[in-house]
Amino acid sequence: MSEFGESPSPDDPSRNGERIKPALKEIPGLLDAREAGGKYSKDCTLILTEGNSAQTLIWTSLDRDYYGIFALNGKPLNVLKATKQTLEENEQLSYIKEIIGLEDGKDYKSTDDLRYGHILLMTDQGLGAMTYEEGKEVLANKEKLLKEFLLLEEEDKKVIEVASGKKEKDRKTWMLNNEFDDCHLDINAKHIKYKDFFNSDFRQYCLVNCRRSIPSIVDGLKPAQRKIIWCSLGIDFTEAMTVTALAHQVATETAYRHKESNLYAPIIGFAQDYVGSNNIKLFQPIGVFGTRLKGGKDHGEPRYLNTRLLPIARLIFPQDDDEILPEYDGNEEESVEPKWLLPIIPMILVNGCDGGIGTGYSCNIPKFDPLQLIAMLKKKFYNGSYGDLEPWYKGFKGKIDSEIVDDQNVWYSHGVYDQEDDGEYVITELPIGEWTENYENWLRDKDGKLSNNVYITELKSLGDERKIDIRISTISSKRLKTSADGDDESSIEDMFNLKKKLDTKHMNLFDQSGQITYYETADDIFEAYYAIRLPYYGERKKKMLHKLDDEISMLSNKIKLIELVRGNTIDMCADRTASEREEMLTSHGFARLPDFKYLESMSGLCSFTAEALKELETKLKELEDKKNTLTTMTREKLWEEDLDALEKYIQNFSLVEEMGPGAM
DNA sequence: CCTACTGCTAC
DNA sequence: CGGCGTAGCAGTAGG
DNA sequence: GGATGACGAT
DNA sequence: CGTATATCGTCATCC
Repeated sequence: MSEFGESPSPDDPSRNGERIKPALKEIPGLLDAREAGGKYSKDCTLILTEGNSAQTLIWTSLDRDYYGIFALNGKPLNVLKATKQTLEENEQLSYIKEIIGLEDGKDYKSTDDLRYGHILLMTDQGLGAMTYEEGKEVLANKEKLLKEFLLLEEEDKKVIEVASGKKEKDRKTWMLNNEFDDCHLDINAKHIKYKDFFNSDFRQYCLVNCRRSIPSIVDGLKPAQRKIIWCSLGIDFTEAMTVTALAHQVATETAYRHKESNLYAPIIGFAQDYVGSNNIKLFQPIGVFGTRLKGGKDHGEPRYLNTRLLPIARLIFPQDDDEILPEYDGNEEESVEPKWLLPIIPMILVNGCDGGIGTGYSCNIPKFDPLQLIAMLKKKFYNGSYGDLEPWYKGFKGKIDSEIVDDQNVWYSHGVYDQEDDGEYVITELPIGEWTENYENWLRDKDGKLSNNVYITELKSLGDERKIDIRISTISSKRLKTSADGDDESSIEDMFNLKKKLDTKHMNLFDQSGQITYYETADDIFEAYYAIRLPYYGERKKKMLHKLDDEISMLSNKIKLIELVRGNTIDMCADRTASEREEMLTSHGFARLPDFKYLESMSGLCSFTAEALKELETKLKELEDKKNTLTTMTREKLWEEDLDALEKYIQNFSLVEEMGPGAM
């Protein structure tokens, strides 16, 4: 504490004026201004900081007679959407109310009766990362940085309602209205109108929030997920590593600007394989990665979990495409992930997306069978017809079907139940997204009463973390229909809550041009993906042909040189100046690639054996064959080869992969 | 003199 | 943002 | 009918 | 070894 020198202790009473309200020691984390609640309340400013480190920092350099500091923890409540109860229960807000002495139900005309006359929000994200010296420097200039928000006008209120109130529909159009794209706050302006702030910075924030929460149609990934995959594609995973270590590496190598612990969950998510998680898991789970008991929330601590990218990832994201991946916009200096990866199947349909919650838009997409997707792609290559996509979940034992509700196609997943001879019900599968523990708790919470006339007499849970096995004995006040009555299947299903809708009404994705786009059906997504992906096979082909051409050219020039040297047509060993030698090589028609270094650096030019030359000629022939084959190949054919490899892998090696690459 | 406790560090 | 328990170590207060 | 919780990146 | 707060959109479920 000595470095804070003469600063009097916060509760030093010596300078207190007459108090309106006593000092508030009981509020944790509050550093109260000495004059707050006293004669000079009006001149007091309460500074609200983001997090405690910022608080500690500015505490050292403020006049604490007139400045109080209170650290806000976490994100603030949106009071436009909160219910009365939520509002009242919000700790932060009640503390702030108490600190400034605001009383419920009182009509204030001025700030005279308050403990503080001003509130200052200190929102610079970097404050916590500064040294004390830097912090003092910033605070010394705080008047320059200070912005004052003007009083609310009608127009302001409207914009605020649209931007953060309960008007999601309006918010969608407001967000995508590019009239506002050029809106910027004047850095030097002292005063800010709320509407200007919302139309510029806040609208940008909304777009950013969508960008991080809504996947791309191209690779089905959100930025944090893409960073994880991209970075991992470059890691040699002969040894598995802990989730914490991987998160750290991803964060540093792809310039992830947030807490790296935020990466734990998506890494763990990639490695989960319980029913309802991944149709294709991309990472190997070594340790407790979570089960369907708790929908994966029962995973262990990231520092105890080990993982590695699975080989299937390279079949989905082939190495051959690495060079044609588009660069991330506007990041020349820093190493970051590409704009998107190019999976050979529409990964957004394989592993789906749930809980992609942005601002204005959200994204939910069910999962589909990779083998069906592969089959559809192949049919499409040859203009064959293919059926519609049907949701599919790996390992799911129940049925998935659709009904027409209000003219719209709605998909449902159904659990599985059976009735034994003695009348006992046996549940062996739950609908997609229903977790075992939740479900069993729900049953228990029924407190014996299942429906108006059915009562549970016994409830046994015999399953484990993979298997569902719930046995329920019942009695009913009415005679329940027997199977002879042609019993009403759906009512038993309803009674046990074994039917759940798959959300297909919010399939919003970023398209190739970066626009949030709504897709009505999974088949629309499939078609859109196809249209984007196919041209990239053309790109790949072009790139590969170029590389082959280069290799062929280099090799044939080398061979020619050897032949000329051996035939004594030219003498590479003779005493010549650099320009004389260059002239000689040029006159014999050698290609510059881009200069002659590749020829000059050839070792043993004069002592080449016939065998060695033969070897080079064979290699040249191979390259030329390869080129000829590639030249005749269509984009579809190239793609098909990738698909064949993946298909074979899924069919034959999935089991091996379950055991990890070590088992291969 | 022995015990119990404190403050610190590390896991 | 926080906690628990365990342990080792040195110093110290108290019976 | 209104409140609440779940989803996941932050 | 863990805990808490919150946003954001949408739906199902609860009281």
